[in-house]
Amino acid sequence: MKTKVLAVVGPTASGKSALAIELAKRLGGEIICCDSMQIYKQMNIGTAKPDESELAQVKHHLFDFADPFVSFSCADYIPLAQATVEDISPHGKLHIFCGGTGLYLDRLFSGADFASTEIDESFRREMEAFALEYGNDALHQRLREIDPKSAEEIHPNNVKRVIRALEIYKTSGRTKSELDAESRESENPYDVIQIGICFEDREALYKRINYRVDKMLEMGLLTETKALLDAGVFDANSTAAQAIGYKELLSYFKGEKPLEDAVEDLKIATRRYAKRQMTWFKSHGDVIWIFADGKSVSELADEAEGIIKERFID
RNA sequence: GGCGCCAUGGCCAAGCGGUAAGGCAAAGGUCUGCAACACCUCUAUCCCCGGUCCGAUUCCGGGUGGCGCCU
Repeated sequence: MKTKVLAVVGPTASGKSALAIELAKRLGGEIICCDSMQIYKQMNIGTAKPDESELAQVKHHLFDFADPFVSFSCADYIPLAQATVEDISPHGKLHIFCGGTGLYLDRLFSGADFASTEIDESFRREMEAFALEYGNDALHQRLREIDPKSAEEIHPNNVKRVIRALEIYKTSGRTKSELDAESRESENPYDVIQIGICFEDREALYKRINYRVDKMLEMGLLTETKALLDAGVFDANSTAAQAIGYKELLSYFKGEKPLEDAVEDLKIATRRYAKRQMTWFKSHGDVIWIFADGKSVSELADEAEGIIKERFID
């Protein structure tokens, strides 16, 4: 009998957190973060992390624990998430994953552990320099020689992923395609239902995004960004430094742009992110979509609860 | 009122006689190892009218609009 796991997915600012909390209250569940940025400490406003009162209503896991200076990846997330599910199980609670990082969920539900491979920063720098000097195709050719299958799947211009594939081979002695093939053999350890929030009217989502960014600014996003900047988070080549919400504001702090323009950049980056998420969730996993246009959280929860009770729990 | 400059896709912008670079945004997409990352695809007949020319976005004249300066 597999552990039952519910995942609330969807684009950023679609209202996942609110829905997850409402469902957790109704169904007796606990929330597990599957968001690559909300895991970090000191990044509260910009990542739209649940606030004090929300955290008080329902038990939340894997939020706000990682050091922004430390690189954190999907491979780090999987064992933590698995352990968290184990940890909750004895309480008989429903596990509710909530977050927008589709890759994390995808990997978690694929059931395979990552073979441990090292991160080799100097190798990355070396390969970047190689690509710069001899061209993307030359670098891609190197991958083609050791792992033609991965080379086939990764576009030559996608230097970052070409390097990662090379790095996997260098640090583990196995090719990425070999490891991928192995992991494909394992099955999902959980009994999963995924509920996705979407909008019939794209503009409605974009309005929510714009509104939320303005709200973040009111809540002190600039102060939070400045603190991270002063602490040197953005100097590090860390995952946290990639978070939307901060890096777009850097040009303002450097005096390169008026605040107004930096904020517009932030809104655009968020909208583009939402679009990518929709593309991802459309083609990964069996998501049951519910439309949120004009609905309140409780109306949305009614709908989601109905689906869950009908198809998932007895 | 006079003089000068400018007028290219939603925005920025190159071209300056042979039928429109590039960037951004938008849209669509890829992604099993940094994923709020990275990458791919993709969008115009050049303000209007007339003239010169085999041929004008490119030259000439006029108009309209904008910017600057002068009285």
